[in-house]
Formats: sequence, structure tokens, C-alpha cells
Amino acid sequence: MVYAAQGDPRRTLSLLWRGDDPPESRPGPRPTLTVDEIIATAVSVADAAGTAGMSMRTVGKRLGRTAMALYTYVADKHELLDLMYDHVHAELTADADPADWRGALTAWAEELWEFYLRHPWVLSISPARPILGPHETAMTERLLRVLQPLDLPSPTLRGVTSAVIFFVQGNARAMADARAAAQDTGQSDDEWWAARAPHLMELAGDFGTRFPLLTRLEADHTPSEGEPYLERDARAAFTVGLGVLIDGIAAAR
Amino acid sequence: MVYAAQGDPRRTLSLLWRGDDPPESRPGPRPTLTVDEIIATAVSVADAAGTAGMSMRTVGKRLGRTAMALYTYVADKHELLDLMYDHVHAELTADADPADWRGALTAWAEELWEFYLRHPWVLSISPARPILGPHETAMTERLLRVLQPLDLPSPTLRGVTSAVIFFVQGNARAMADARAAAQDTGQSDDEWWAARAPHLMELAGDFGTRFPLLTRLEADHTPSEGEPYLERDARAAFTVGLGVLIDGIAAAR
DNA sequence: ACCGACACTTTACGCCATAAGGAGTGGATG
DNA sequence: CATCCACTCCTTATGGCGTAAAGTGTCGGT
Repeated sequence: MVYAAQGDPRRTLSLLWRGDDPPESRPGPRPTLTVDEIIATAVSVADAAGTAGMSMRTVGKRLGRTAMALYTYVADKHELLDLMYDHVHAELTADADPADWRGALTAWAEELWEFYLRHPWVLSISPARPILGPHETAMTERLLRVLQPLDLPSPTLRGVTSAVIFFVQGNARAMADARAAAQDTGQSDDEWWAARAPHLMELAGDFGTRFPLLTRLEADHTPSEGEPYLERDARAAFTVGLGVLIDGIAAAR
Repeated sequence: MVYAAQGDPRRTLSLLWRGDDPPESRPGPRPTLTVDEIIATAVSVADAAGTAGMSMRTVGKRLGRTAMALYTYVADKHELLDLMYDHVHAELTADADPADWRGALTAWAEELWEFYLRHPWVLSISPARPILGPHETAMTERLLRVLQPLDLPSPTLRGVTSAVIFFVQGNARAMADARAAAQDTGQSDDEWWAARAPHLMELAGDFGTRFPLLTRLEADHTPSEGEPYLERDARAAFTVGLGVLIDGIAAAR
């Protein structure tokens, strides 16, 4: 069996780390697009419609081009996704505060959480292996700067950084999923639950005795005002969980 | 705009909570398949080829049927995925140990981590809203039992449970992605890095000074023996991170 | 003036989920 | 026993997807 070489690594890397070099003069018609334009358009399509709604055709159409025109600038869709992925990470800036690592870490995590809610499609790109772009790398470096005052040994530091990142991603994904569901189905959290609860009780009448702790936990909700309850839960869980995680990190010092 | 009603909620729920009721006699030819058979086959396809390789056609073919034949048993692919999702969660059994909540929680998390590595496609199903199946519900209930000795207030408990689950999922995803990449590309972690490192150094010669902490952290690796290094990193990060998280939970008591 | 590299297009292929409609089956009813 | 029709399963078709292949026209370098 022959394996796809996953494109030319050199090509993708040089696009990821491209500077704004002057366009060298070459024979043939002048390019009328730029990779940056394509990336920006693709990002805006994905922000609005998710990865599912971002096809080469839709991006091309938004630029007044066919899908195939993009292939002169970008090797394939996978490469475009990698470029989009790293590109948006440039929005992140939260950095260390040597005097208050807890505050800095909280700020770092909250910035990332808001970032994922702005660009939820980022969470649906699974980088089979690290993408190695400059902006995500910079984000990681800043997380290490945030944690530097703790002076953790390397293996602990690796565990802590990945735990923080996964924690934020998981929470943001739950939040984003809840929002997307509401938008896609046109059904609020309450309507969704109202359409299921009676059937669930009929099909699993012993729910309360079979899952007593879960039942009690769900019942113990203060009524939510305004914000849909799945979203409110996700937000609250993020805040609480982050505090717990930070306490654990403090204990690891 | 008209929104898809996301299928009949009653229908999906009654399949999720179906017992083994005797097949009522109905006119027409006897069904030659069962929902359970279809689910089991779909799971085995997904285990081997991921969600991407699991199409209605492939599942049908494995059962000696066309894709369309499945639609007599299952409303659509989304419903089948929901059923598969809950079905595999029946494999999980880790439960509380009132005398040792830390040990029980560690065991619970490790079981889940191994489960995700056995069925990595589960992580690529994004339940827009909770699926509400019996087996995932049971898993959550057991997590609550594990944490019961801590007697946490409800909001804290919600934050802790989601933090634990997201932590395991994130780590397992990283591990599964690394494995899938190796399998799909036929390239080991070392080969992958060897094909990129020189280009990265050429394109970003200042990498070491621009990202000093990350560079130092990466350099501080004991050589890995046998296991591919991305996988080894993921495994180590899981173990360390779990300890940190548990310390944080202990502090929240 | 012309060559050839290049941007961009059209067309086509093989996937996907699934809608529509037709063929044959067999339990319930007369 | 004959009929009916709910039912399973099939074939065919639609509109999406990523992208291969090949054609058209452009324009800088020689």
C-alpha cells in the first residue's frame, strides 16, 4: 500500500512561516489573489458556517473564483485548514505576570476560551500531529512564561500545560456545541429538554432510582435568567474547574 | 428558513433505552437484521477505519446489504452514531471505593482513557446536545459515586466532573491522533520530525531565541525506548496531569 | 516576436447521505 | 383459501464534496 505523503512538508511550513516578501516577477498573468486573502475569507466562512460549511467551492465563490482557482495558492484543503488554524491563533496575546501567576493563568485560560467561542471550528480541526505554526507556538511559549514562576520540573510542566489546554478546549467545545445546536435546530435548550423529558421518563421510569446522584445534581440548579441553561452550566463549570485546576497546580510546586 | 427537526426525539430515545422485547408479529417479510447487529457492525467498522471510513455503504456492505437497507432500522446516520456512541459506553464499569476516592478516581479516569483509545472515533462524535443514553448516563452516575465521599456542593461538583471528563478526553484525543497519524501516513514520529526539523530551522532560524522556554522544555526529554515519542509524551502528560487535577479536587473539599 | 510558465476555467470521477419509487414477502383479515 | 397491504430491500437519482485532468488565454523574459 502506498501512503499519501501528506503533501510536501517544506511547502506547508514555508507558508506557515512566510513573511511578506516582495512578489518576485514571474512570467505569466499576475496572481489576482493572495494566500492571505484566501485564508481570511476561509476563516470568515468557517466562523459563520463551521468547517462543515466551509468547502473549497464556497470559499472560491466568496472570492469570485471557482474552487479550483484556490489550488494555485494552496496545495489542498488540509493545507488551507492548517494555515487558517495558525492564522487565527495570532489573536491571542495573554502573557505572564511574574507577580501573580494565578491571575495570569486565569487570564490566559479565559482569553483562550473566548477565542474558541469566536472560532469554534478551530476545535473541530484535529491536528493529527502538531501543526508547528508560529502563532500557536507563541501561544504555548506564553503559557510557559505564565507558569515560569512555579519553576516546575519538565515532566510536570508538560503535564500541567497539556492539562490546562485540554481543560479549556473541552469546556469551550461543550459551550460551542450547545450554541451551535440552538442555532442549527432553532430549538432552545428548554424546548429541547421539554421535547425529551416526558419520553425519557416513560422509557426509563426508574431513572430517579437508577441514577440518584445525577438526578439530585440536576435538580439542584438555581433557575437561569436569560442565558440558555446548557450554556450557563458550561460557563459555570469552566470557572469552577479552572479554580480547581489552579489549586492542583499550586500544590504541584 | 426551515430547521430540520433533528428527527423524532421519541424514536431515538426509545432505541437508546430499548430492552430486548419480543419481536411483535407484523405483516410483511420478517426483518433479517436487527438494530443491534447494525450497531455492532458499525462499531467494528469505526474501530478499524474511524468515523471517516464508516459510511452507510460500508456498514451495509459488511452486512451483505445496500446502504439503503439500513434505513429501515435506523432513521439516519446521525441516529446510528448516537446509538453506537451509547452502546460502547456499556464497556465502562469503574465504580466508587468509599475508602479511597483518589484511587477510585484514578481508576475511573484510566479506564475511560483506555476506552477512548479502543474506540477513538467516539471522540470525533460531537454530541451537539447530550445524547441521554443509558450507558453514558451510568458512567456519569458512577463518577458521581466516586466523588461522593468528598461531599462537594453542587456547582463545584459539576465543575469537577466536567473537568475530569474533559481532561481525559483531551489527553486521549492527543494520543489517538498521534497513533492515527502514524498509521495513516506510514511515518513514525521520528521520521515525521526528521522531515520537518531542518526546514523549520531554516525558515525560523531564530526559533531558539524566540521561543526559549519551549525549546528548553523540548530538549529536556529522556530518550524514549520503543514507544513513539508523541505517544510517550501523551501518556506521561496524562499521568502527571491526573495527579495535579486530583490534588486540586482534594483542595476543593 | 515568440516561448513557456502561469492563473484560471470547465469537465469529470468517485465518494458521500439520502429521497423516491418499485418489487416481492407474508401475517392478518375476509 | 384469497386478498390486502404493511413491510423489507432494491435500484435509481439528486446534490453535495475534494480534486484530477486538460484546455484557454495572459504576459515577462529572451
